[in-house]
Amino acid sequence: MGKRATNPVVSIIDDDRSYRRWIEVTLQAEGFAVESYECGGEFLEVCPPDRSGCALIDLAMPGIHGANLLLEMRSRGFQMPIIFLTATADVAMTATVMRGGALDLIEKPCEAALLVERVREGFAVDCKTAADRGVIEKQSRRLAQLTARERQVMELVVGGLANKQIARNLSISERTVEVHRARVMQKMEVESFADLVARHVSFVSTAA
Amino acid sequence: MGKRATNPVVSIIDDDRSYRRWIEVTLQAEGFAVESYECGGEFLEVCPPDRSGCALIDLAMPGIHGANLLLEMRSRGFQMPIIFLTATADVAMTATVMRGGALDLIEKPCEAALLVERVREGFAVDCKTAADRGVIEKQSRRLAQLTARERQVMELVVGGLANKQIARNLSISERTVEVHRARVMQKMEVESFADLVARHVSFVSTAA
DNA sequence: TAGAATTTACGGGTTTTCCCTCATACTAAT
DNA sequence: ATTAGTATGAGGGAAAACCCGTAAATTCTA
Repeated sequence: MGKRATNPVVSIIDDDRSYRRWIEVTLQAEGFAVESYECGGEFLEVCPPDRSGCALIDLAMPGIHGANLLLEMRSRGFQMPIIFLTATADVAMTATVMRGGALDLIEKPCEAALLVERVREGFAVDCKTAADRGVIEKQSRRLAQLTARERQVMELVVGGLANKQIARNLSISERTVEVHRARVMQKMEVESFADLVARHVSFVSTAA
Repeated sequence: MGKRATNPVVSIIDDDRSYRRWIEVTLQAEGFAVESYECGGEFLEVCPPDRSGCALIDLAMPGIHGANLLLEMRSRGFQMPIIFLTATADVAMTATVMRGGALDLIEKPCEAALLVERVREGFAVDCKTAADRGVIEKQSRRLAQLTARERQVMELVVGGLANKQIARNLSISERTVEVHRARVMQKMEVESFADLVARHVSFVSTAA
């Protein structure tokens, strides 16, 4: 439970110092917080994967190529939206990174207005996914509090079985099921059976 | 009611007759059913929006431009994956159509193997969305059978309220709630309260 | 060995669901 | 006008499910 909600920031990854500077100035003028990196390696070392905001990445960089950086970021759990900014892209590369889940690819030089608009969109997307992740994580933490048996009982409870049936199913007494069930309700922080089922269903559907 | 599950087909929309022919041959050799259209207008007129499969669209066509065809298709409810095949795309156009939800954009001329692979992917994607839509539609049809009052009662039931509370909430007798509740269970084709909640939750989350 | 976790019995209480009969009222179709 | 369907209600009864406190045994683990 550290401060999970750090302020969103635009991570700029571009080896071209002067262009990077232009991006920083442009975005800061719009009130965005920015952080700059000269290459993908530096970014991966410094930036935590759960950073909120979005990334602005140059495609053609020494070291890790932008397209590979995207893949590496995803495999490391970075979920922030990624916007590519490049002067060297061709159609095939553009299609590739977009298929890889990039938010957009913008050609250099680009209008400040377009850049700002995309970053705004990136923040909006990140906001939604962050909210989703927050819900999932909270539920995960609750779930982690359950003992193995309690989890087992919960599965059957949300499956719609009555205490009596659960008892027979697990070959334990009805009273025991009641005890576990009560604990489950407590630990999952729900008031009603309906809430328990709803939480469970939305969790397994979004987390899967 | 009608036969909803027509066989998946690749809709080819390209004004270049000889290239179209090559696509047809290539895909038919792999066992795909194909249908060809000379322009977007013809396609929109002839093809029903719930057609399953995927679309192969040329970008630069007389009449409707490919990028606009994508937008028009989406606004008309076409949900099939769209693959662009073009010789005239630039980076900006590629990014635009990919942002618009295209599955991929491939440059002409292209390898037969790549084309087939993408079409296969398109079919796979369509399969999943079609399955989802099937579930949603079935639930919608069940929902449509409910009377206004029954729907109202159901909302409160899945909200976790007891019959007594629902009765007070709607200012009707408990007995009446019971009647409605029983009908809801029948019409929604669920056995248990848990199933009702689960169906409801997954419906509102996927249909929204 | 202390402490969770798991289990159970006993005994009791509350709540909910489910079903019954009987009855009224409105609408739509025949 | 009659019939069918829908919605609504009263009042009550029986079965089932659920909830809880107390006390205690067992097992496994830190």
